[in-house]
Amino acid sequence: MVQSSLLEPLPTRKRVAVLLPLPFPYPLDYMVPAGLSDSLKPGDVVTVPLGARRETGVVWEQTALPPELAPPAPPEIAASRLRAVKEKLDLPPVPALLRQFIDWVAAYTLAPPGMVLAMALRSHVRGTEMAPRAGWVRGDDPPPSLRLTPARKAVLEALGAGCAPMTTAQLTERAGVGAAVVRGLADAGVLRSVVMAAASPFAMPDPGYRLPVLEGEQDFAARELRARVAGKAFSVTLLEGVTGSGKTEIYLEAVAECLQAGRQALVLLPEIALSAQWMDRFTKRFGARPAVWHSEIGQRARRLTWNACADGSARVVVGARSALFLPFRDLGLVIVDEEHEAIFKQEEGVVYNARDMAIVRARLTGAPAVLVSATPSLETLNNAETGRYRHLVLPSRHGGASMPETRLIDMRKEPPPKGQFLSPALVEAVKGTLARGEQAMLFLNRRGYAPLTLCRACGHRMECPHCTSWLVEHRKRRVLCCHYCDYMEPVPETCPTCGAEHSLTAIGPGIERITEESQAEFPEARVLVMASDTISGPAATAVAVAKIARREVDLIIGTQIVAKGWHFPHLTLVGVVDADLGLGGADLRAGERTMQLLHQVGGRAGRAEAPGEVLLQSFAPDHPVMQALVSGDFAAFMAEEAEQRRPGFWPPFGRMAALIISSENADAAENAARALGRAAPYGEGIEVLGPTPAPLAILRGRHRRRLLLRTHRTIAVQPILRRWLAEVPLTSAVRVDVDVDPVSFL
DNA sequence: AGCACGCCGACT
DNA sequence: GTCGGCGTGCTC
Repeated sequence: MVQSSLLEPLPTRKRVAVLLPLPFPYPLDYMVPAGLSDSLKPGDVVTVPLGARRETGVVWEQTALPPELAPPAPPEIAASRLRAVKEKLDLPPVPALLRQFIDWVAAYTLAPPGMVLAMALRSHVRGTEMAPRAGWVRGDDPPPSLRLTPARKAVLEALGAGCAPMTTAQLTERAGVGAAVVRGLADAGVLRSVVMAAASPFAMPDPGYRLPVLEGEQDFAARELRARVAGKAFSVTLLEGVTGSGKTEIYLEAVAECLQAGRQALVLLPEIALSAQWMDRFTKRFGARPAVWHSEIGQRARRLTWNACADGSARVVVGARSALFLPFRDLGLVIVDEEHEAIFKQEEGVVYNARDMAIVRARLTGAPAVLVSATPSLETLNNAETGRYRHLVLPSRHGGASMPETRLIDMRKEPPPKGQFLSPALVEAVKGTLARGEQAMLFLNRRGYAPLTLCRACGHRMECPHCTSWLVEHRKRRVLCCHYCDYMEPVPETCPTCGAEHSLTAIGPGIERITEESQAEFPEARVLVMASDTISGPAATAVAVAKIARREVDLIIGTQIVAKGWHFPHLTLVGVVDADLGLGGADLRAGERTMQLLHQVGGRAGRAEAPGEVLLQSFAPDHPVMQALVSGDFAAFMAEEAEQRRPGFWPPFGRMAALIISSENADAAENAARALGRAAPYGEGIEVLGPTPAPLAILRGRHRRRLLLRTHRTIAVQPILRRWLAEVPLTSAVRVDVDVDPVSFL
C-alpha cells in the first residue's frame, strides 16, 4: 500500500465522491490529486483505484431526495485512508439532471446507485473507445522554402484560413488530390491536425415538414399538448383514444412544438425494435428520422446517440425504457406511448417501471410528460380522475372507420369437435371473411403446439426440472421447452415414469396447433404465423407486416406480437381462440391486462372502410372482462375494477412492494423467508402478506418465497423496506430481490 | 462486480 | 506432502 501510494499522484486535502458502476450502496470517497484540484467537477468521468484494479466512475455529489426516499448516510472514512483519483477521462460529463435521476431511481427502487449508473453508462465509458476523428485546419503560413505545387495550392484553396476543420477524406475530395499532398503540407506545418467533434448523424426533424389535418377533438388535444410544451413546466397529461383515433399524430404535434422551442423530446415505446411503421409516420411528419435507442442498436450507434443527446444534436429520441437514462442536454417533453404495457417494467437487475420513472424524469427536468393509451392502466386513470394528471380523451376513430363489433362465442354451448379448438361459429366466420377476399386473424397468446404433455397411462405431466412449470411442446422442432428458462428436451417416445409407449398426449392448444387446425379447415388460405420464435428481430417483423399490408396473406395466426400497434388495412376479422387465457391465476391485474390485450388485438380489425368484427371464444362469457369487451365500455369496467381494489388498499389506492427470497437450497429460502416474516413491519396502514411460495415456486433451479408489503397511499414503502432488510441478517446462500410497485406477480 | 483470503479433497 | 474447490468479505 505504501509503495503503491508513492506511485500515485500527490494528493491534496480535497476529497471527491466517485460513483462506480458496481453494486456499492453509495459512492466511494477519493482524494483529488494536485493536478486535478481545480478541474474536477461533479459529472466528470474518472478512473480510480479500487483494491488491485482500476475502475471507471463518475464524480458524484449528494443530491437532494425526498426524506422518505433518502438512503442512510454512508460511513465517514478518515482522509488518511483515502486513495487518489487516477485521471479524468476526456468524455462528455454526466449531466446534473441525469445524476439526480440516477439517485432518484436508486432510492425509489432500493437498487444500489452504482447499478443504476451502470445502466446509464453501458455505452458511455464501457465498451470500445471510439476513435476520435482527425481533422485538418490551417497552420503556419507557407514558408518561402515550400514549393507551392498546383496540388498543394488546391488543398490550401479548399481549406481557407479560419475554415472549419476537414477530414483528410473531405479535403482530398474537394481539392482533387491524393492524401500524400495533405501529408506533405502537414509535415511542413502548413496544416495542423485537430480532433474534430464526432459528426452528428442526427438530422434536424423539421416541425413544419408536413402538417397533419386535425379536426375537432384531435385539434383540441393537439393544441392542449402544444400549450403544455410551450409552458416549459412539469405536468402529466393522459392522452386516451382508441386505435385509429389519431393519438400518434396528436402527440407528434407536441414533439413539433418542442422542436420549435429548441428543446429535445423523448418518446418511449414498448417495443421499439418492432416499430418500422411508427418510424414511417414520424418521417412523414418531420422529414427526418429520429435517433433510436434500444438494446439491439450497435456499439457505434450507442455512443453516437449518447453523445448527440448530451450535446443536444439528437433532437428527438425514440426508444425503449433504457432511453430514460440518456444524458439529455435540454429535455422538453417525455412521451410514453402504450403506457399500460407491462413491458415498461424492467424485471431484472434494477427493477423499475419506465412509465413511472419517465414522470420522475420529467418532473426533475421541469418538462411535461404525456402518457398515451387506448386502454390506460388503472393507476393512470386514477391519477387522471383525482386531478393529478390532465386527461384528454379522443372519442372516435378517425376517417369514418367504425369500431369493430365484438361478439362472444360461448364455448360451453358451441364447443369445437373433440381434439379441436376452433368452434364451428369461428370457423364459419373465418370462411366467410376469406370468401369475401378479406383478411382474418386468429389470436392465441401461447407459443408452441401444446402447453401440457400428459401420459394417458399414468397421468405423468412433463415438467421442467428447473422450474415449477409445464414443458411446452414445440412440434416443429420436436422438443419440449420450458418457457421460463432455457431448458429443452426431445419429445420422449415413452413415458418417463411408467414406460408406456406412445402414451404421451398433447393437452390444450398453442399457436402451432391452431395453425395445423386452420390448414385443415381453410386449405386454400395463405397462412402467416407470427410469434416471437418464428419471426425473430425487427427486420423479419417488418417483412411480415409488409406482406400482410400487400395482401399476400389471407390468414394471420399470432401471439402477443400481432397485438402491437400495426396497421393492417385489409384485416376485418379477429378471432380470439382463448379469451379466458389471462384470467387464471391470482394476479391482481389479470382482468385489467386481459382487457387491455384483447382490446388491442381487436383494434387490428376494420381500420379502413370495411367494418371489422372480433369474435371471442370464451368458457366464461359472463365474466366482466368479456362483457366489457362486447359492450366496449372500457371506462365502466375500469371503474368496477377500481371499486374492487379500493377497500383493501390495493394499488392504486395503496402502495405495494414485493420481496422475493430465492436460493438454490429450499430450506435456506424457507428459513430466510420465515425470518423476514417474523421481523415484518407493522403499524397503522402497514400490512405484510406471506411468506408464501412465489407463484413460480422454483425458477431456474432457485426456490422462491414471496412476501408482500402493502401500505396506505400516504406511507412510503422505501423506509419500511430499508429498516426491515437491515434488521434481518441473511446468509449469502439466499438472495432477496426487492420489487417496488410490482406489476407481475410471478 | 471482481478479487483475495481461507479452510478441506485428489494428485505430482 | 501440495494444488485447488469456491464460500465469505472487502474494496474509498
